[in-house]
Amino acid sequence: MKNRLKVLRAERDWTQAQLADALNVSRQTINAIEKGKFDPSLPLAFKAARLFKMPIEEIFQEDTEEQ
Amino acid sequence: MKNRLKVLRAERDWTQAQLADALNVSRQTINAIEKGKFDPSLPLAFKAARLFKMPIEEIFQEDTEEQ
DNA sequence: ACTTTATGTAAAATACACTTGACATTCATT
DNA sequence: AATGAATGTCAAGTGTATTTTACATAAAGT
Repeated sequence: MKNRLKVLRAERDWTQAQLADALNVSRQTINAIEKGKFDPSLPLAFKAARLFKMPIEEIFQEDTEEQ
Repeated sequence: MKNRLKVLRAERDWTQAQLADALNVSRQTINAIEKGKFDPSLPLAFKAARLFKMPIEEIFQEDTEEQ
């Protein structure tokens, strides 16, 4: 799973901590998701979509090799 | 989190077992998700979106009381 | 050089997504 | 009424998302 969180943050000049706050998760969670350590839960993906006012698919994308 | 899996299945005349097969999860997982026992993972939501050829948001919806 | 702020990372604990196996219930068909 | 297929559910186990705490590194400003 790829994601555009880092870019979306940069466009808004937000830190990982600020995004974490806005999504009610820890900074480490944002960092881990950005670094591809794990995928967010579906509820968290929905929160991000609401925050950025865009579809989940514009924030998170399956990488092609995933079945 | 609400979802339209049961309806989407019905439109296609699929059983829970058939949907589970198509998504590579157990029948119990489909049943639990349909009954609202838990939310699917984001990768599973993506698989469902691919299968039904529609955005994640047309299959799964946040219920309004969630923060 | 020093300080501050942002980011990367690790370990241990908790919560939850998902599996397998099993059984009970419902419903349609015979 | 009996059978079979679909659905509901439970318990125990595994894997992973997320938290907290803590420390290390990087970058930027003073």
